[in-house]
Amino acid sequence: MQTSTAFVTEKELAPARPMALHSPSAGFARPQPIITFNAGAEIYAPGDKATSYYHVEFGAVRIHRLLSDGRRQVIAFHLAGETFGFEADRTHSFFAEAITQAGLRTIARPANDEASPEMLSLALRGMMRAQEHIMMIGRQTAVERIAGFLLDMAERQGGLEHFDLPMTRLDIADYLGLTIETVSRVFAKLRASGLIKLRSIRCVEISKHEALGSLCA
Amino acid sequence: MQTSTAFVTEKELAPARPMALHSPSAGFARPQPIITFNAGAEIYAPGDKATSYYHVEFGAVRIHRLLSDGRRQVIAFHLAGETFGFEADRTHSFFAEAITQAGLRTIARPANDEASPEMLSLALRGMMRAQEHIMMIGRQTAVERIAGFLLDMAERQGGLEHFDLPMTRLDIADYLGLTIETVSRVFAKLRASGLIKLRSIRCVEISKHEALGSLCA
DNA sequence: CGCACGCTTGAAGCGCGTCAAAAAAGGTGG
DNA sequence: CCACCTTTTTTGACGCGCTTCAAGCGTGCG
Repeated sequence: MQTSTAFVTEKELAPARPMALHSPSAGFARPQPIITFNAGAEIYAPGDKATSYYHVEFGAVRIHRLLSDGRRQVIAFHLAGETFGFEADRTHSFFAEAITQAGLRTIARPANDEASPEMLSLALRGMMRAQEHIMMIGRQTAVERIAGFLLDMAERQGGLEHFDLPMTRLDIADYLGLTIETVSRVFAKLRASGLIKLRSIRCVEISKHEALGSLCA
Repeated sequence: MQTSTAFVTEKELAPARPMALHSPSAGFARPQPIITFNAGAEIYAPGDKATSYYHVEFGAVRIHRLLSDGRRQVIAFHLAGETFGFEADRTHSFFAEAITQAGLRTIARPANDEASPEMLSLALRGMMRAQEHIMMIGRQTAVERIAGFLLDMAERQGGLEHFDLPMTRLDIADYLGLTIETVSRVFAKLRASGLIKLRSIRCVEISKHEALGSLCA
């Protein structure tokens, strides 16, 4: 798909903006059409006007930011059913990119930020997620971070015993504040201890949910 | 004061809850009285009902969380003029404690989370802060984190050339995902390079603002 | 088929943590 | 104001977890 290595600029990663327009499923309230993005396509970049929120209909999205020397931090992943794009200012300060092919529905952002309870709730939940993330990155070991990450992903995909990781090891590493090698090694270790199985390279099965949970401290 | 070491439980850290009640400065809109907390006093704890927000009138507050084995992560500091206590749920999931003696004014949280634009804005700003924090902890070195922290503190205290740190080195360490020793060593290094001066142990003067900024990557 | 990209694995190094001890800085009571 | 104790901070020596550097392996696609 695409590399996302530190030295590649974001524009190179983005084949094209919107890829296809599906007609809205129904109605007239304000059912925006679904916009489909290819894997690796940029949804917005720092500096872009933050005029709307996005609801993920299918696929997955990553939010990230770069330091001047190319170090990357993934702030969040957003899966189907989730909403993202909240900004305190009128302009974005992060990159949003489709990880896999993804379908998004935009939600217009009120001009004066007249607040609906749902918006507030979503913003608060986003803040809470970010705070859990801080805890994880600031004080947990590599194994703990990855155990927590896998359980989180499993839960967000419906709590099935197996699920697909839409993102690469590099994405995971940049999300957890680790390197790709460490992520790979920890996966290997968890597999060796029988806590998880890797049905394929992107398909994880959690064999011992309890044991994995107890690793999260 | 109090130790905040990993093995001390939070209740031991909290001498007393409210310390004194000042009468409201005036009016009837809904000017709640200022509640004063002693240094180290607990404002709320995980599990407490989240029935209000708090506006810091004076002093400083830390928000933190503990892992089961005592590792601590400070999520945020709140200085005079700032508002905290936002929660996605109806119950708190963090500790809030006064760092120095602190005066707080509570703001009632609407029962159904009827959202005002100010609330949304505060929540969004909180989310943004948390996301910057993730970036810092996830991808920056000890020196970069502390440089960034000092500049942030300077800015939040009015941008003067010198300012007081209300928190201990341990608080800073737990905020930045470091140890107290590393914080101390980096302070020493920055002082030795002439970027900062330590007027006293808690009073920092930024001698070379530019140079410090260039360390933040 | 073969290249490219993602992933794994190994070996070596370094930044930060850990452990230990001493030096400052605050209180507190006499 | 001083002696004494506690807490905070600093400093040093050493170790470990993760990163860095460097090959190799697998897999999908042109």
